[in-house]
Amino acid sequence: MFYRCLQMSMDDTNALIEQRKAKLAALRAKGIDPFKNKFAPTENCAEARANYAEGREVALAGRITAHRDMGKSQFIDIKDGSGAQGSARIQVYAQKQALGDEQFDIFKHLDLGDFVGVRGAMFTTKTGEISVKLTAFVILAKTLRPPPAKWHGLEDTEIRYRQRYLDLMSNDEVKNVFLKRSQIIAEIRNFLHSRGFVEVETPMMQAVPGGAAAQPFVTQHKALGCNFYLRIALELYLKRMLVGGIDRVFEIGRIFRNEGLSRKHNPEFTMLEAYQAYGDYESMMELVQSMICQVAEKVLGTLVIKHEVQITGGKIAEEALEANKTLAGAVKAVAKQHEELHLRGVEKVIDLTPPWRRVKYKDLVREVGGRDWFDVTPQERRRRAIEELKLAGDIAAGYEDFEVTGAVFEKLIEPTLIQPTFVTHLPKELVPLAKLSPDDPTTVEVFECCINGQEIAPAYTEQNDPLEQRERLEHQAGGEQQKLDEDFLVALEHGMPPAGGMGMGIDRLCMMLLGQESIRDVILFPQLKPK
RNA sequence: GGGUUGGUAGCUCAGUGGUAGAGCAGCGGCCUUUUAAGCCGUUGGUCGUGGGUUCGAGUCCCACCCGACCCA
Repeated sequence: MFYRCLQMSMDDTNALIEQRKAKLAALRAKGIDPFKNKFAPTENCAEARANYAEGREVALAGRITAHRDMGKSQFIDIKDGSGAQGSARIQVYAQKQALGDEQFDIFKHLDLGDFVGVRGAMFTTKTGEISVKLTAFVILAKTLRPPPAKWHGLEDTEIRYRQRYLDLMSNDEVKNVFLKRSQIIAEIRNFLHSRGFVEVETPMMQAVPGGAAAQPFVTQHKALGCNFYLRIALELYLKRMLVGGIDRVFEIGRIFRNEGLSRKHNPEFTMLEAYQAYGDYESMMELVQSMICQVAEKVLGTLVIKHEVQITGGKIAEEALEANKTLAGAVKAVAKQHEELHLRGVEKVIDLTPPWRRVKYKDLVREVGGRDWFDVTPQERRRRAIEELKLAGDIAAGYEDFEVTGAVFEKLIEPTLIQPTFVTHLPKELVPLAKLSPDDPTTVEVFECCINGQEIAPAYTEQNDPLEQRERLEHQAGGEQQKLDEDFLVALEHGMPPAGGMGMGIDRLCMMLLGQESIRDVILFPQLKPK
């Protein structure tokens, strides 16, 4: 038999690859093209299973995922991307008698990973497995490299991220996360379209990156001879749409922030922003809640989401617990909740059933920092945060008063907001693009929707007073005049209707909905250091 | 950037200063309804990279590369 040639010397770097190349050459030597242009299946594997009928002739195509050699009978499993779960397999049964010696010999030497097209009649084996009794087959694509392990799947995280195709090929649950992600985004579009929102596309390369406080990436334009920044937010261009008369507008797109990488941060990530003329932060609250609930129901079929918590948390829980010695019982509750959630193996359940809790930022801070937190001097607040709340490492010397309070919120409160919570009325210093609250002019009409201990969606009653806006942006820019988006301010001077606006980190939403604890597990190709 | 931890066969992993291993995959053989098929035989290694200690290093030390987790 021609496969004897495989026993030639295998002194190359990788014998497995050389063996497969030799098989490929052997096939070609027999006049077989192992890379077909086309094969027309009668149906996919899921359809074949669903429409099973004894003796029905089918033509199916897929990748070989298993091979069981019984001598004069051979079994392979082929798998394709069909069905609700995004993959379906079916067993193919080959008999020497039916195929003839030569075809049978070729079939026997197919490799795991090869793509084949098969024809035959459906039947059920003794053990009840739906199968195809092979009458003919063609090799559609030969693989030169062995696929990852049969039942362990691929576990090496680095290979999983760098060669995601291997991860998708061998881990169905990973594939499912990305199929679901696609459905989530599609459903968000559905929801917004049904409410009359128009999807637009605005520049990714901007001369002045605005709309958020973040470090941008820089790139060069040769012909224009100038630098552009990759956008850090969608906001300022979408508001120009409001000025132009698109009253309900949204964009879903990549934004880029030149910051560190972590379990929760990827330098490029996907953001949704939506603006609604004649709305305010309260209409955005309704929008966010309805949208997330509709997406969860359509994509997951439930409003209750379970997370298997794999990580052990440390510092925050410990320190909050320690702080409890000197602070009120409220802190104890916060710390305890946090500690419990971070025990290894604990299941975390997120219940999205509306209405979601609404609570003012200051009230939350008082729970942790003390009832009189906002009545004491800034010096006392700083002292408490550092000494009693043990936030020394999180509060830089130059922090302004509102940043000290911000650290308390970010480090001690936000991580405990597992159930959906609208945190409203943030200090005005934190949000320069929102309108002041008439009730408490030290705060603005905004909310941060926190779920799963992360900020998922901020929203504001948008600032539309051009003079007020200019002043706040100038203050934020801290004298760096060239960083002001003049054209945006001019647009506001042409008049922007009162509006509610919201943003939502799609990656974090996917983490929350799909039970993933790392952003790298909801981004197909997370940023890694080049090798 | 710091701490912890990992990198050994294609994959999943063991190896705790003394001859580099197992299971699966691969290759050869037996077996015509198997399914983590089974049985027999067998190939396969720059132990992340580079130094050092030692008679001897996958193992100990140093530096570096690439991940993971925590922190900044």
